[in-house]
Amino acid sequence: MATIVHVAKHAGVSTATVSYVLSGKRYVAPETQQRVLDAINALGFRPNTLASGMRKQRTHTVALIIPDITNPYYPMLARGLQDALLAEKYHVFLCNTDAQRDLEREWVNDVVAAKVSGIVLVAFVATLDDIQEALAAQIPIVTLGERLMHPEIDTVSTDDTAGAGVATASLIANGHRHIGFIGDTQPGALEPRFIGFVQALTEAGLTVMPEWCITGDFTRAGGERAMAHLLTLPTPPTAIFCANDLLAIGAMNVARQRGLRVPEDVAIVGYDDIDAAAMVMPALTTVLNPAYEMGRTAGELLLTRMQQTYDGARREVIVPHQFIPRESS
Amino acid sequence: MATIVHVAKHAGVSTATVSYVLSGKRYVAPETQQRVLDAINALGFRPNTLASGMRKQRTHTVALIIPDITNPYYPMLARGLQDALLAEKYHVFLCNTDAQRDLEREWVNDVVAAKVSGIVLVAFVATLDDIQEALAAQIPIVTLGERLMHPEIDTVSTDDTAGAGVATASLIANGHRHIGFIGDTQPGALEPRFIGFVQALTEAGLTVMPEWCITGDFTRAGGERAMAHLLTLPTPPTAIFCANDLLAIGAMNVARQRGLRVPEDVAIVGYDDIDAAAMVMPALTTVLNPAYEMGRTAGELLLTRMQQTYDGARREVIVPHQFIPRESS
DNA sequence: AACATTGAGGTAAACGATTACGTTACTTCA
DNA sequence: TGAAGTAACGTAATCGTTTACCTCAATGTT
Repeated sequence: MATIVHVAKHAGVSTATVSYVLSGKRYVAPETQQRVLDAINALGFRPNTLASGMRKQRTHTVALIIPDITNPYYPMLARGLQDALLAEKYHVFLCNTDAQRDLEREWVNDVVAAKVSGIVLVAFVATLDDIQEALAAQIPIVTLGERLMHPEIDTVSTDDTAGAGVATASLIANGHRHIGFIGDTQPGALEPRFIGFVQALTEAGLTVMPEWCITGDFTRAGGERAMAHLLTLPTPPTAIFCANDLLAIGAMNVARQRGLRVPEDVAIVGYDDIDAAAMVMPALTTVLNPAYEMGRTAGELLLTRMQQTYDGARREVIVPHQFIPRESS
Repeated sequence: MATIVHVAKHAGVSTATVSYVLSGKRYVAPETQQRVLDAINALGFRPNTLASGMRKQRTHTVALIIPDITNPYYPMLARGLQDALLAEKYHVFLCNTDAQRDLEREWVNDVVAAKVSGIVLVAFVATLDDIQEALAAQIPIVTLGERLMHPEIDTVSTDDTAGAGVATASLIANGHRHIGFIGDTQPGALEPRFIGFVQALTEAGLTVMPEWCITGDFTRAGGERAMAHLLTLPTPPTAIFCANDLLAIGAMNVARQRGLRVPEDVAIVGYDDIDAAAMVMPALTTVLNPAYEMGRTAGELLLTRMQQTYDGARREVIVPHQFIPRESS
C-alpha cells in the first residue's frame, strides 16, 4: 500500500506538501499541486484513515446508538442520518442497546474511546451521568427525544402530544364520543401520546374514562389483549386511539375476529405509520412518525458541530408530524 | 485521557508489560499483573483503539455492505451479525449501496482503506473485479448469496429454489392445478424462486403457463398491478406463488377489492415472512427467509477467519428455509 | 545597501499502542 | 565454579498522518 511518503518521493516534495494539497489547509502552487495529484493517481494512494484519526483524535465516523435496528422505526432513522452524512463522507457505526441502561452507557463509552466524530443517541434509560465521558471528550451529541437535556446537546424531537391530539380530534370530528386508549399511560418515552389524547378529549369537553385506557406493551399481542379486554366491557368505546401501529393492528385484528366492522362499529387510529399500516385491510389511519426526517435532521445538526460551523447554544428542532387518514377511522 | 504510558508509570513497569497484561501474549508475574490492573482502574484507562489499529492494521470492526437498511430484510440480517460479533466486541459499520455498482465498489474500497477486520457483503451487481482491493488486502469477506464465487470468500445462502418448491408444492397439495407466479422470471438474485416454482409444477406433471407468470417489480404496487392483470384473463389461476411478501400482499389486496375470497377463490403464498405478513388478514402463508440466521452465520464464519482459527478452503453454508402455513392458502 | 515582507514549501515531533530484541538476576547441574 | 538455562521484564522502533515551526529565495522599501 502506498503511503504519503511514497507519494511525496514520487512527486519530489515533502510529506507536508502532500498533506496540504489533500486538505487544502495552506496554499500550494498549482504546478506542485498537479504533480502531487498525478503521483497520487499513479500510486493509487488512499490516505490511511487510522493514522489520520490518530493524529487528529477524530475518525470521521458517527455512532448511531439505538435500542434495536430490528424495530421498524430505526432503519428509516438510520437511513436519514446516513443520507445527511453522505455528502461529507462520514461513516456510521451501528450500536444496539436493547434499551438497557448498562448497554447504553457501555456503547457511549465505547464509541468515545473509538474517537467517533459525533454521536446520535436514542436514549431510553440513560441519564446525563451515563454520557459523561462523551461530554468530557467534547464529542458533539444529538439526542432524539427530550429525555436528555444539556446545554451542549442538540436534540431533535417530534411533538407527539400534538400528533396524538390531532389523531384523537379526528375521531371526535367523526362523531365519536366514547373513545378509548391503548398504550402507555405512565411517565416514559411514549407518555406524550397519552397526554395529547387526554388534552384532545378535555378540549372537546369529553371525560377520560379510566376503564377505557389500557396499558399495552407496544406489540401486536399487547394490542390484541387490550382489545379483547375492552370488548368484555358492558359499553366498549366506539373508537380507539392506539399509541403505536403494532397495538392498533393487534386491536383491529381482534375486533374483526369478533365480527366487528372497522371503522363502522369501532374506529381505530394508530401512530408511527410503519410499513404494515398501509398493507393491512382496512388500511390503518395513523400519524406519521417522521423517522427519516429526524435522522436527516440529526445528521445536519451534527455536521454543523463536527465541522465547527456552529458552536452556539443548544438547539432543539421539532420535526412536524403528519396525520394520515386511511380506512380504519 | 490516560494512556498506556501513564498506567506504566503508575504501576512502576514498562509500557510493554502493560500491553502484555492486556493482551495476555506473554507471561507476567501475578503480583505485577495485579499492580497493572489496579493502575488501570485507578486511572480509568481505556486503550486507544485507533493507536492499536494503526499498529496492527486492523480495527476490530466489520463492515456490513447492503443495498438498503430500509428494506425490512436487512435489519434482521444486521442484528444477527451484530449478535454474533458481540461476544468478541467487534463493531459494525453500516454501508448502504442502493444496489448500485459504483457504490458497492466505492464502499468496499472505503472500508478497506479504513482497515476493517472483515466484510459482510450483499452484492447485487458487483463482480470480483470490484472487490479486488479487499482481496489484495487479505481482509476476510463473507458474501450472502451466490453471486460472488472465489476460493477465499465464504458464502452463506439459502436454498431459495427448494423454498419456492415447497411453497408451490403446498399449493398443489391443496388441489390447485392452475397456479400462477408473480416475480422475476429473468436471471438475477431472485430467479431461483422462479426455478423452484417451475420445478415443482413440472414434477407434479403440470405445465407452466407463460401468461400466468408475471414480472412484478417487488413492491406492493407491483403486486397490485400484476394481480389486476391476471384477473383480466379469461381463466385466471386459482393459486399464485409470489416471489416476495410485498408482491403477495399487493396481490391479495387487489383480489379482495375485486370481491374474491382468499384463499377460497384464490390462494396466495408469499416469500420472506416480513413483519407485515403476519399482520394482514388473512395472514399470509409464506416461506421464512432466515435473515437473522444468515447474519449470525456470516458473523460466525467471519470470526473464525478474523481470529485465524480457520484459514482453509472456501466454505458455503446453506441456511434452511422454513415454510410457514397461515391463512392465505 | 540594508532590512522587512511575502511566497512556497521543508523538518521533525507528536498521536498511543505493539512487539522484535535485549537485559538482568537467579537456578541448575556437570 | 562457571556455563547454560530460565523467569520476568525493559528498550525503542514502528505504524502513517498532521501541523507547529523553520528555511530560503525573491521582491519591496527607504
